[in-house]
Formats: sequence, structure tokens, C-alpha cells
Amino acid sequence: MSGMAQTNTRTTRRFAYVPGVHDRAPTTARSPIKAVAEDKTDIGPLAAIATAVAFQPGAQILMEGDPAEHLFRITSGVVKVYRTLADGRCQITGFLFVGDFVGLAPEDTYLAGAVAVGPVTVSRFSRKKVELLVAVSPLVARLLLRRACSELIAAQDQMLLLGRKTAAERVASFLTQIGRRADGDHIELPMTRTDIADYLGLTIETVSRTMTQLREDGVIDVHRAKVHVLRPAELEARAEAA
Amino acid sequence: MSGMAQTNTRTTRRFAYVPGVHDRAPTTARSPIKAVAEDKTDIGPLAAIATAVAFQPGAQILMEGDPAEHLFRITSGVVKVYRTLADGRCQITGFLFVGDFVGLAPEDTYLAGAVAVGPVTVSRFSRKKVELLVAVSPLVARLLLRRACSELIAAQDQMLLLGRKTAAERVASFLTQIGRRADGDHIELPMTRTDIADYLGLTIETVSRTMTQLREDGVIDVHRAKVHVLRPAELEARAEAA
DNA sequence: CGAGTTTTTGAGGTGAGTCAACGCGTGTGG
DNA sequence: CCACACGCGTTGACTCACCTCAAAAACTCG
Repeated sequence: MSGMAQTNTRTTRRFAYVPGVHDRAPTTARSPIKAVAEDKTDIGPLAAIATAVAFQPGAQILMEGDPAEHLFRITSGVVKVYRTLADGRCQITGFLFVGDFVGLAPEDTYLAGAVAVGPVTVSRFSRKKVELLVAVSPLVARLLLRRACSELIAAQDQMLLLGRKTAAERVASFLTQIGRRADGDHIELPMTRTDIADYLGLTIETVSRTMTQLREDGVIDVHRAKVHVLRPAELEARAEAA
Repeated sequence: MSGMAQTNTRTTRRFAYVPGVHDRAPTTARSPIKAVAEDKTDIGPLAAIATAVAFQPGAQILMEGDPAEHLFRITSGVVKVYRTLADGRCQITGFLFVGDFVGLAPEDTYLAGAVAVGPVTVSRFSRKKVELLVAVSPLVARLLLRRACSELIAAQDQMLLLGRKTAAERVASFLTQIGRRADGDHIELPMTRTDIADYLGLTIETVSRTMTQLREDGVIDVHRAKVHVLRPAELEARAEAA
């Protein structure tokens, strides 16, 4: 379900805008629900201009092409950032977690869409005010710069994955990557197979088959969203450096 | 020529480090030649701490894993930034041009390599001094932030390309992208076919075949490094949004 | 329990990779 | 000045990893 950005549908391709099909999503989705704030180890004179906002699973946080009016910082939940082609092919460029900024854009328009994977709460900042703060507070500027740089590094990792890794290596890399922020060897995947496929540049079938292979090889134990890493070293070896 | 980072050699795979083969490169390459400064429309109290440095074609500007001691800003020429896997597979994550920064890293180690594609001149800054400046001058911080953000956007474009575009679309996207900074419809490609392949996540054979196809379709005229765009609209159409 | 959705599995097709040979420009030395 | 070697790019024949289409299985929720 969910009104997420159109993914790689083969039969249902989205040319321009098809009303009635993808409409429900933005409608029900783009609705902040309740105001929660449960951030922790962080800094900022940004705090003074923050508004707490919450999004339901599948809610559109920002849309490709919309005017860039806000900057968000995730206080809980997972967000997927994506780009799409005119015919509906979709590439998730990254998953963002607590502490990450959503909506970093040098232009006045968002060039990527962002959707809440599960329930998400964020701090919302007015873009204008942020820019004023950046021009005054080196602390804020440094914070944003640091985040932007690490996103850049992550993006380079992903380009290496997309350009040069096999399907098996991609899935293994993905699992080790997600595994790093889980404690222990029990991983709960918050996103669907479609999301994973759109993130790894594969099809859902290939993702499924590859995970089955990992299971049959005794590297992991999979049951839907739950993954138990049985042999972490082997998994990392198959990732060829994550 | 070339002591460039090992590319996708199938026969000659680079396990760890093969002396005698790739040695010549770093040796002759890592040699600043002459100090030139021909930058223009730009700002910065950075200027005060800049050292002008020049690199020969193929020179290693920075190496994966080296301690991050400097930040560079290109004053002329083209630089390729790349990541490699242990077995030698290489992904060029971006080409950088005049005004771009090389060496943006949040860690104290470079995570990507950078090589001069042609002759390159740069302004070199001590990393420590830059960090001090960032902590003091919002102007510098904003400049770096802006650049980092646009690199991030470019990276997202590239992820979409690598994850979801066909070979034909990749090559067309690449040509329109390069074409944008060339004036008129005559493009001079400063990089080799191998570089293009490593940038587009393809093989040199596929790049070659695809360009041949574009030529046979009357979209472009190719002769080695020179490309004449005959039908720009058609090229952009084949790029599916660049 | 049944309708809808997500995931898995199967069977077959294909776009890009692999391996191999050749052409072409450039530099070098006899 | 030409023979030769070398690096780069092109072309051809064949293979295969992943995609496509299709259906079954497993889960979710009313």
C-alpha cells in the first residue's frame, strides 16, 4: 500500500501524472499527525527555530520539484530519499536516520523526493532562517557541512555499489550497512523489498533470490523483515568492503 | 601518461599492490610542476592560506587511505575522483572542474582517490587551517557547504544513472552533461574511454558501441576525443533527463 | 475466512559483459 | 623515411547475470 513515490513498475508505468492512482498517497500521506520531539545528543542554535512535526508511514515529506521551503532533521524513524525518471523508474539515493538532515539543497527547489518509511518525527526549520543562521553561526554551518560531507561519502559508496558490484555483493553490502546501526546480529529491515531493490539498482525478484541464496548458504536467517546474521564475517566478505 | 588508479582490467587484476607495473605512475606523477594561479570569479579569506600547485596528466592528487592533510580547489584542468574495490574494479564517482573542491572529507583519511585527467592546477589549503577558518568565517563555511550540496545533487543524479538507466541513456546523459560546460555543440572529451566506462558503470566496449550507434543514428559525430553534437534535442531525449 | 498485498519461486529472454582480433594514430629507432 | 611497437579505440562472436513475465505461497487485516 502506501502512497510512496512510484517505483519500478513494469506494467504500470507512470507517464507524467496519473490521477486517481497515485493521488491517494499525497492526500492521506502529506499529513503531519502529532508533534513529538525525542532527539538527544545534539547541538544547535537551530533549536530555537525548530518545529516538531510527525509523519505517518508512507507520508511524503518532500516532493521532487517542490519549492524548497524547509529543512528537516530526523528525530525518530527512517526516511527514504529518491529520484525518478519520467517513465517511473525509481532510484532510492539513500536512507536517512535519526540525526540526519532531509532537504539539503543548494537550489530553491527540491531535486529529490523524500518519504517516511515508517512513522517519522522531525524537527522542521524554515529554510530562510537556516540560511540566515548559516551566515552568522559557524557552528550551524559546520554542523551542516559535516553532515553534507558524510552524505557525500555515503553517496560515493553507493555509486561504487551501483556501478561495479554484483547483485550478491550489493545485498551483502546492504545488510552489513544496515547491520552496523543495529546492535547485535538481529536486523529489522524497516523498508520493503521494493525499497531495497530501488536502493540497490535491482529488481525485487533478484533481491529475494539473493537473500534466499544467503539463507541456503547459512550466512543469514531471513523471515520477512527480520534478518538474523549467522556468520557476520562471511557476510562482510561477500560485500567486498561495504 | 597514466599512472592512474587501476581500472577494470580483466586480465591484469590488482591484488593489493603490484610493484613495477603501477609504480612508475605515483613516482613520476606525484610531482607538482609549476605554480600557476588563474582562477577568477571567486571569494574567500581562504585566499590568504592558498598555495598554488600544478599536476601533470595522470598525477595522483590524493590517494585512498592517505591522511587527509590538504584541501584543493581546482584553478584549471579536470580531476577524476574514484573508488576502488580490492580486486581492482573501479568506479569514478565524479569529474571535477574549475572551482570545484577536491578532498572534502569528514574523516581524517581520504576515502576516495583523485587523479589529474589532463594538466591541472590547484590552490592547496592546509586542512587544519581550513577547519579553523570554517569555525570562524561563515563565508568560508557557506562556500564549502554550497559546494558540498551541489556535489551531493550530482551524486544523486549519478546514482539514478547507475542504478536505473540503460547503457544508451547513460552515454547520452554523459554527453549532455559534458556538453553543458562546453560552448556550442563541439565537445572535447578530456578523459579516455576507460574513464568514461568507469564513470558510467559500463565497459569500454559498451561505451564504444553505444557511441557508434549514436553516430550511425546521426545524433553525434565522433572522432576520438572530439564529439560534434548534430542533434542536441535528440541526444537529450535519449538521456531521459540528464 | 477471504480479499488484497508482499514475498518467493520458476522458466525463459536479453542487455551488457567477456574474450579476442583488428585498426589507427603516435612515438621511436634503425 | 619507413618499420615497428605501443596505447587506445573499435568491432565481432559468444556468454551469462540479471530482468521479465507468470504463478504460487505467505502474510496482513477486515
